[in-house]
Amino acid sequence: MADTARGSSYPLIWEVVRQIPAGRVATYGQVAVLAGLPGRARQVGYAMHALPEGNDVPWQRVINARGEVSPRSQLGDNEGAEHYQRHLLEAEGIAFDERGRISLSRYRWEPSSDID
DNA sequence: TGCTTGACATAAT
DNA sequence: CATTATGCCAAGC
Repeated sequence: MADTARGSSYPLIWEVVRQIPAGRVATYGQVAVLAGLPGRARQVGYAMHALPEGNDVPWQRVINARGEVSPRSQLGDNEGAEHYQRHLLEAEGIAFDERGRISLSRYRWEPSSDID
């Protein structure tokens, strides 16, 4: 579609995240570009915040450029969420280091290399 | 309608 | 690779 996808790009972002294969992770910037929103990584984060519960979007596979799971800012339930994401990612086959970080150089998803 | 905050990225140090 | 500073855009108030 040639439309600029403006208005609500959330469905588009969710669609991109949904295409992330298991055992692989993508950064917000990566998803942003794939969703057609170059430089709008923050909007991707907002889309995750607006995610419905009955969705098929593995948002836990979406991490920041540091290789860490989204700490959800300074919220109080961040610890539980981080541990939960870590558990899910480990189940996918992702390896975490002692600092709870992922080796992006190893698990970064390449859409051109794996079309699922 | 205008300012502040924000599931971030990139460049520089 | 970690931390600090700056920028982008949208949602919330």
